[in-house]
Amino acid sequence: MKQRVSALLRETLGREVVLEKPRDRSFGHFATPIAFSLAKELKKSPMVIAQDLASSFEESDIFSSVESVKGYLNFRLSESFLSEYAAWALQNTTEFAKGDKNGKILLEFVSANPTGPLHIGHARGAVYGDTLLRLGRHLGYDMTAEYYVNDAGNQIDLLGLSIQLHGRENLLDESVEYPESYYRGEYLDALARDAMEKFGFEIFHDESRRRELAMWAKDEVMKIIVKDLGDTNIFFDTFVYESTLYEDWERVMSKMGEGVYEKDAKVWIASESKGDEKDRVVVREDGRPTYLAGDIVYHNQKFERGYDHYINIWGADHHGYIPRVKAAVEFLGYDSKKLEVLLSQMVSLLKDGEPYKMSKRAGNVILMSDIVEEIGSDALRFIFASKKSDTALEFDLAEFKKQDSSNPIFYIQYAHARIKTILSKSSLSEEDILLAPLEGLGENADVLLFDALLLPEVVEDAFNSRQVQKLSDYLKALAALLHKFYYDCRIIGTPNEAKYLKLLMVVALSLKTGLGLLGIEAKEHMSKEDES
RNA sequence: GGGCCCGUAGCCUAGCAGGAUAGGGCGCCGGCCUUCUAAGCCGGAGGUCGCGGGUUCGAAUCCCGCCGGGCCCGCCA
Repeated sequence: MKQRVSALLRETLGREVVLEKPRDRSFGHFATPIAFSLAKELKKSPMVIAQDLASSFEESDIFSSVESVKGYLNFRLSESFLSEYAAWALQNTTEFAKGDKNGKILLEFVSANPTGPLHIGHARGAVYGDTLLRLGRHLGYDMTAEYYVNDAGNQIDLLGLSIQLHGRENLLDESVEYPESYYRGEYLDALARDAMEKFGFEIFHDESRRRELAMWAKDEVMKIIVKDLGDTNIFFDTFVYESTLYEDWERVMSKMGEGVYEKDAKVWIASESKGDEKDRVVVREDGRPTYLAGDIVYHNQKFERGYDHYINIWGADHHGYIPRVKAAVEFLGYDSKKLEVLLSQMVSLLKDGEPYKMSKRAGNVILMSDIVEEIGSDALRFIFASKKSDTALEFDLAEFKKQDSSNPIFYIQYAHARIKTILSKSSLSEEDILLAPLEGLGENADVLLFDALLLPEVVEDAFNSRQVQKLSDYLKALAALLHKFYYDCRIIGTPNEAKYLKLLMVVALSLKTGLGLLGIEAKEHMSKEDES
């Protein structure tokens, strides 16, 4: 819709024009302050320019009116244009708001260590990534969702040892002491039980088999992680295991050429010359690679697989890590501008205004699965999709358990369910409804129709800006318009029944499509649950 | 000390490629069910857009400097 308008403006005015949505509906559907920027070069007042420009659109059948007001150019789309577009959308529901973008994008997200279940911070990155994935795919991009499994390094040994300690304590009744940095939590007891069944109790004392235990355990933990993600409608296409990457190390190192060097019996990357604070060690004195080494091989592998663009979603605490990975990418001979790192900030939780208590059972973290159990996947997804991912977020669980307008997810789903209910109560056939022309609707209905048809622009904007909250905000606003329309306007049994129902079908389509892009199911009907 | 993010009504926030009276929501106050689900709608009070400069016809938005908060600054991952 906006593209059509933009194209027409470009054609008529011979230049690219900024189009915005006017604050006040009475100004029309779209507006541009173009006359202000032209004022200087034409040496005329913005009012006069806007007047002149407005008159050059008189012929267009897309617009019903083009007016100049205080220097702004305000456009009002014609009913026939909106009506045609709406009819097309209802005939092609699965195509609505889809784009024709090209390009292969590799999106890496979550990538939490396979040493324990996901916590609430992981959940945010997971939801953010998955929402971008859905948006990008809807727009036509060929996107791959990838999880990088850090199954090498100290934390894996620590996982093995932690299970041994849990096994000794809980299953063998030995008294053990957990040093500060060991893994804790209920899942370890379960892993220890399974380990005893599989390997026998000797496994808890055999230091030489710790690695074997750990490699088994990380696969078990990954099963938990994959399940938690699946419960939130998040699915990955590929998993890349760090442990499989190192065989490629020699080749990758030589590929970096002068980007790496030896000093003090260690191998360093010359990242300082590429904007990092200092050079970094990639291989320690004892020959063990650092975490960065794995990431270098991994990113080399990513680029060798040949995508047009790469997006990584990292926890904000890793932001300092970006320059060194970008440096490595450049040493490898690739364009680091193709690698985009998005950050997902901290999450803190409240419950009824008090800080949410971390449970000992969970190992003093807030588990994603606990929160999903408490408020549901839909609410969790909506919360994380409602705020810029790179801003710290604090939210109160209680707010998302309420069943009224203070809970935005219920508010939106109620709007959708209301439409479905009213459609089912009408005696008109779908055919009758679809044949009705969307004309002469009146102001309220016109606003609703236009907003419902705005979804494509919102989707594209949300993806391009990587700000998924634009979609959730849009859905909230659209739901509000629907509720208002519903209240103001009697539908069934009026002469306008068919066209109003058609309008509502467009709104429902927009809500359902939008919710789907947020990974949330649009409910067909809602029944009030007992408050208990 | 350096880097990144943030500072908008009692609380949570939108807007931040400069543009028309700073939008919402929660909470608070007051209305609306013989009408398709009141899980809704309408109205009201509440703002020095952290502070100070600068750029501009125009700054919440851009630049500089402060103040305040969070995160990070490992040969951990």
